Amino acid sequence: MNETAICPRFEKAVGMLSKRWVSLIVFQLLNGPSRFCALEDSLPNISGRLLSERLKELEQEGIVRREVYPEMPVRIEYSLTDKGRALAPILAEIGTWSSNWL
Amino acid sequence: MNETAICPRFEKAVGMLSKRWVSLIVFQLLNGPSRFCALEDSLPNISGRLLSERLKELEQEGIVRREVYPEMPVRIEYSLTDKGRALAPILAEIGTWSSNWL
DNA sequence: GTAACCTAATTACTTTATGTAAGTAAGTTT
DNA sequence: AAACTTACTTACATAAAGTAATTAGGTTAC
Repeated sequence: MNETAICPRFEKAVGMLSKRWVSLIVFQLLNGPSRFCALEDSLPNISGRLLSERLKELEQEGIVRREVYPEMPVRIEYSLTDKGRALAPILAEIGTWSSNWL
Repeated sequence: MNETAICPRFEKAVGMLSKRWVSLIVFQLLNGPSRFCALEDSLPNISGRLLSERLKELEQEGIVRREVYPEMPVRIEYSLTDKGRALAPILAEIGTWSSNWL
């Protein structure tokens, strides 16, 4: 096709990170495991509908882990896998850029 | 509100980079200035409509520069500003992550 | 014990974003 | 002058995201 074609893995990564809320959800989970409603509160304008959808997608990608603690009442915690924590340098670079240029 | 509120500049940066095509357009322009149709060809599934829209938005953000060369025929080139080139480390980290984890 | 409350969703509906395809304007080549 | 090229724009269809109400477990307050 053309000489400057983009690597499909890079393209996939960009596709994932370009989905709305994904970066911010990962950013919050870098602080440690979190419950659904805590994430909802820390991302002020996300709807429960999308938070639920995104967490499910991120779980399928192996970036987020969902754990159910059968306490009374039940507690469900979301946390990052190794693959998810490995996204930290990307978010750190976004932080650097934003403080230098925005 | 809550202790884990997100920095608004960081949030803005994430918002920009989360818009579809933005990262890939910047990635292509890191190779050097490019014309509209060359960008269109290097991003196989983008429509002219959105490429035009995104370039206009990126120009307004000061990330992309549009230059008209009044040759015969006229040539219009898009390139990155310093602010745009400063995004390179973010894209490099995405590349690293994607080759390690995808 | 029942009314109100909490968490983690799901469903129905509206609005916005994106995709597709055709059209336009200025100019070039055949 | 008919066909082609570049850099768009416009009109319309489809997909994604936002909003709000509802549900299913269970808890606490009275």
